[in-house]
Amino acid sequence: MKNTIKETRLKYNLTQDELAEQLNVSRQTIISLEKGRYNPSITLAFKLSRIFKCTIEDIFLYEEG
Amino acid sequence: MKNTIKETRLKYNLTQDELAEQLNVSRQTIISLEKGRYNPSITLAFKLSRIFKCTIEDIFLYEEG
DNA sequence: CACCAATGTAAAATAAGCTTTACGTAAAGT
DNA sequence: ACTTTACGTAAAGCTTATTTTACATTGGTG
Repeated sequence: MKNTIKETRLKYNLTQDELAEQLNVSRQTIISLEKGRYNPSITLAFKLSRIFKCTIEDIFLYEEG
Repeated sequence: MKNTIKETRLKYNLTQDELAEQLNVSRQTIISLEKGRYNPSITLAFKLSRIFKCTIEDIFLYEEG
């Protein structure tokens, strides 16, 4: 699943460390998410949507298959 | 996190088995989700939103804390 | 060049989502 | 009574998300 985490994070001028801290996850988690290595829990997705002031659907692009 | 899976499933006249099949998960997963025993992956949340023709935010109510 | 901040990689460990199997219960139909 | 359908529980096991630690790389700045 594609996501816009990196772009949006940069729009907010946040480092990976800062975003990780706001989400209460490790920096590794941010890196792995930005790199698309895995998909987050819905809880993490919601936290991201709060910080980025948008919907989950704005951040994550789901394509079935 | 609260969700409206059970209510929405019933609105669509689906059994737990049928919903599980459409989502490609086990019936146990549906039961556990409806009972709020755990939160789904974002992938499963997206699949649900497709089947229920609504947004993830319509199905799941996230309250921070 | 040396230094520091930000990003990246890799591997091992833990937590959480999800499956599988097996059994229990209650309602509805025959 | 017996069967079927739908829902529920419990436990063991597998898979994937997330953490932790440690080290490498790149770019800017003194």
